[in-house]
Amino acid sequence: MARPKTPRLNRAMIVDAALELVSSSKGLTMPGLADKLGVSVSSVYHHVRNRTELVELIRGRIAGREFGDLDRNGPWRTVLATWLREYRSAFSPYPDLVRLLIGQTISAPEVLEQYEYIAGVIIAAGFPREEALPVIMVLDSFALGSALDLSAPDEIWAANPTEHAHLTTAIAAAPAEVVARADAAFEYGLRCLLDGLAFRLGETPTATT
Amino acid sequence: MARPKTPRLNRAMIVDAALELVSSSKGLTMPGLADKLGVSVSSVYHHVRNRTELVELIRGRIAGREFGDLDRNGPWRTVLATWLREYRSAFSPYPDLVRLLIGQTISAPEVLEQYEYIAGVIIAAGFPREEALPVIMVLDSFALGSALDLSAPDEIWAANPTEHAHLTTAIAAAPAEVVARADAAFEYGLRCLLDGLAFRLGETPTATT
DNA sequence: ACCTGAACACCGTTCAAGT
DNA sequence: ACCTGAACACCGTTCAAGT
Repeated sequence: MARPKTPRLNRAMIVDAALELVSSSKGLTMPGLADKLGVSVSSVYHHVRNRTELVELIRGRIAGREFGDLDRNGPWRTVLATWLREYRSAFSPYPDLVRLLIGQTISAPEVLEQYEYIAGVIIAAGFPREEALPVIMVLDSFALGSALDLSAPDEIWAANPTEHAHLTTAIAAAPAEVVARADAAFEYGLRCLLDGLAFRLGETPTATT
Repeated sequence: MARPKTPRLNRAMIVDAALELVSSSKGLTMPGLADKLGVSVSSVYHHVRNRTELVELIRGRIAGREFGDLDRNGPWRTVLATWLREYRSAFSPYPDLVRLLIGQTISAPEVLEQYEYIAGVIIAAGFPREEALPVIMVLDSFALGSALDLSAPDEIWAANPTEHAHLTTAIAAAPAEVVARADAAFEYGLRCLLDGLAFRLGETPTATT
């Protein structure tokens, strides 16, 4: 074989295949990826410097999608709520992706654009300059933590009804299925967080998200 | 050598050594751990079923510490704030520990006890049963996400002053050092979250944390 | 430039062998 | 029970060799 006249691999294809592997039973491995693409491992390395770079490409792909649908007008609460929802839901088809991305420093340029936009929204909303970064970081922490819940097992805590009475009550009163439970918690936290932020701005936290 | 009359290894020693390795340059590996303990790899496996179990033991150790200092009296805001602060600060000596723990399902019993206690506080505070789990999950997501910030690089975003004007402004107005920056964001988010929760309870969110 | 096969260092885990 | 040395399967990465 060796060098075919028309390349049989490109970065887009590689990222596609990698994304499919991330949440598969075997996870993302270079041999597994090569296999799925029908090439040899070393061939993949001709298009991607290393595994780290591959993960950054995946991050860019995900971030790009998310950013596309963002509505730039409207009140800050709505914009931030939309962004956070899309941020998180971008991960739902790939439950294990969050953990993969968390393990690694951000360098994808698409992500920078997003934060730039969000920073603008926050400043325009009236938050003082020193609070802008904290606000971003808090939203980020919350979205990331919430996205992690998507890949949690159905039974997060093996609570014992007699030893853990309160916890058992709490669990029984919430949806049993992971995604439904995570969704509910996310929406609940979103409202709390936005209410808290509105309160800091001196606004009445009654507005709808 | 073979079986010495007095064992030269036990679980506590192993967890100690493992904790030291987690945030070291080489990270936590079984060969590295054996090396640090001065024994062979297979020897470690005699005390710990596998790497997964080892990580669970580490989780238990950390959770145990944290829970010890919890003040059980006082208003719910204070109790939750204290818990969240200790939760997060338990990770600060081991910046990379969060990522290690996140990769794995919780099974350490010490952690269950904690959530049981927190569930009790939340219910006693007056939150309806259906909101108890969401509240716990939201606090959890936030604390976890915030703990992740502790291991972030000094320069999280390589923001370009001309292309990312708002982001640059935000970054310039915040502490430059990782830990100081993460601390500020955490305290800010903590207040927002508790304010938002107080608002849901019908309380005036003016109380000090 | 773009692909292959073979190789290397490293990791998690197991197992027969010793006391 | 508790330790060792050797082995296995697997992973990320490199490199000379081919067109």
